[in-house]
Amino acid sequence: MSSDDRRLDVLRAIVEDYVATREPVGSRALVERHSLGVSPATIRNDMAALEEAGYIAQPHTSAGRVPTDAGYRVFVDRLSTVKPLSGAERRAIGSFLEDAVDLDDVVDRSVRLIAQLTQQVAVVQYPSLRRSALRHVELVPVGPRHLLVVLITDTGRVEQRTVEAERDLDELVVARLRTHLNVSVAGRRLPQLGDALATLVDAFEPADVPLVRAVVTVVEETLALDSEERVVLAGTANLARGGTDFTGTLGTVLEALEEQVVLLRLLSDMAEDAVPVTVRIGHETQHAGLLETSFVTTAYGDEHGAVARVGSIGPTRMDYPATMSAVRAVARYLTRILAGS
Amino acid sequence: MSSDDRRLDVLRAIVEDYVATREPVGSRALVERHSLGVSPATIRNDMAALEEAGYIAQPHTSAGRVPTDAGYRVFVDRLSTVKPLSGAERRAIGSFLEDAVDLDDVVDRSVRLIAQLTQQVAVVQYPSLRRSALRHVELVPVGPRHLLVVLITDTGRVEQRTVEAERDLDELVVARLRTHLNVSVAGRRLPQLGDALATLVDAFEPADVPLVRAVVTVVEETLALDSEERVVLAGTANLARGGTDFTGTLGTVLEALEEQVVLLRLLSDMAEDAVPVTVRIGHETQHAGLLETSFVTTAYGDEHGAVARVGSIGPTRMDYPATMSAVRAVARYLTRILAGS
DNA sequence: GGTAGCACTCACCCTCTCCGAGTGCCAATC
DNA sequence: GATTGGCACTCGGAGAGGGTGAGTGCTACC
Repeated sequence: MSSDDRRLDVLRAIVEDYVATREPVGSRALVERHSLGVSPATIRNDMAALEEAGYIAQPHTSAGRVPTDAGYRVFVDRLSTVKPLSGAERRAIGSFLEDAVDLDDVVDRSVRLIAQLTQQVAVVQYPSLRRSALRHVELVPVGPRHLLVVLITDTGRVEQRTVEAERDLDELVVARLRTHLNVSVAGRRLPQLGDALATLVDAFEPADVPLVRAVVTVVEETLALDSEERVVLAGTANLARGGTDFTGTLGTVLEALEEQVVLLRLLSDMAEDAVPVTVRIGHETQHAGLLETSFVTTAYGDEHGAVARVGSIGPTRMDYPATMSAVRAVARYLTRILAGS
Repeated sequence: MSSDDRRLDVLRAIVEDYVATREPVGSRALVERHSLGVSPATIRNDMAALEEAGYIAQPHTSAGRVPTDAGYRVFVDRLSTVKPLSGAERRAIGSFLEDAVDLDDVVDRSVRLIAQLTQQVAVVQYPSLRRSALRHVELVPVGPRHLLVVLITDTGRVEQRTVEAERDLDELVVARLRTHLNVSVAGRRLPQLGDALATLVDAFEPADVPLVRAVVTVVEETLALDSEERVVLAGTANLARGGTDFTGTLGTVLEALEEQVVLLRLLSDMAEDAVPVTVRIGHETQHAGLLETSFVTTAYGDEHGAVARVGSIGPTRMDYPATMSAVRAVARYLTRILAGS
């Protein structure tokens, strides 16, 4: 074994011990807990090298070492081995998710499940409208001049908007519009929709054009709006439990989590990475409130491929292998269930 | 002024000072900050009486007094004066809420607004299905044997469920069922729906009855399910900010808040009280996790009357007058907007 | 390169003391 | 009878001081 290899072993040991104990780990404890076959003094030399390389740091002189974000990064990328779930756990996940009655329920159960499994904050992103296809458009008059537009996607998601008409609604026009819309949109995705919607106006009397145009605009806007992507959280209480993490920054973390925008940006950012499970560690989240947290996500989808992401947020000092495998397991079942229904 | 009156004055002063400073208040500080016209010694006698009556307590000997839950109760019921919002605040509330595009957005904006105004956790309950009327039922086939049932209420709320058929769906039967359902349900509330739905089965071929019955059941279940009531939260980060509140119980509070069931029970419980603004103080919440918090709620509704509740949760040591008026103001605008659209 | 020894550092814990805000009670006063 | 001034007492909290031990870096040695 080369000394480089041993250094990485030492790094792994430090991460594992620190995650387990939450306390800076010293050279003596390291040789005692792991059979490294060398003396503490040697470990100290290795530690000095690791510190030089920026993988570990000392909270203060004469304290043990703590992994840095860079150290966790190396651990995640090169040193960790997956921690598969037990068969019983897998079955429990499957059956719990299969009992869901609709999309909302599936999402709700998934997010609770991840929070439970990881004992951290769970995040589930609703299936993205842009990647799913429209199945049906429903128009419902609510009051003489207001029209409720309901969009239903093939993932079972429902979006709604209200349109205000310039004059009283004509039931016949609404019915024609409904029919036309459904012919135009059925099964199409956003990029293909533009032209179909544009020509739709031609089929109506000039007097009705404002209404038609308004409805079309609403449909387009709804489909285009990133902000309509939603994430659901669970397990925020897990942040406060266990105590010692997050000295005084818990408030900042909660603030960041309440900002859907922050989470959505992070999620879409992570979607770029071409890896099965994406991890953002500490400062890599690019958000001041999440400096002391890490974010583990993976994609789930339906038969057409990736649709959205699920993940878990916890302290940078988290059990990465366990979190990664829990997140991935739930995503798999989620994909299976969405494809099946 | 009778001595009883002064004692209540003292109680009010204690509550106000404690809320402002977060520190036990002593007799000397009291006479200095409030012009009570008597000496500290007199106040001490009054304090002894108030303590005897259970309205205040000492954290430890030789410390000042702190209001008990009972003390806050008296303060809220008899001693506090409403703190009206400024005209600018009112206008800000109104215009912020009026920009909402749909029901979800209205609810979302309301909850953020309350969190912002009270600097506490805000709670908004979605309009209750049981009290709102059905406006429309939409059936959408998703796959050969799956039918998506979408319910739309007159408050603009949308509920969805999937039904699995025993055999492939017949588009004509679905269309007839859609028509019949909409004739049966239009504008009716749950109690009146039962019979209409029951007789609906007679209008179909025996072979189609299972499907019809399944859909009817789903409609009934959806409307009947209490658990389908939903609450939305915002401002949980406010719990952690400011620091000194919640010694170590923050985790428990967050846990309680994550339990929709807990909040819904509390909300429905509070709906029983025949007062404009309901307050639950500390142990009155009947929940161990909320022992150190108070919950201020009020009803909002549409033109038909009360529909659901909005509120704010904060430490028992909160500014009750301010919280109550903020909650009430938002509820009023909410009512106006729901009635108007 | 690995190891043993050694001096040094420094957070943490424990104890002790001091301080002062605040109380309760009592006797004097209005 | 209510109010007040005076006074002894209590006790949490802040601060100082000292001991302890885990942990390090360095150097000489194998």
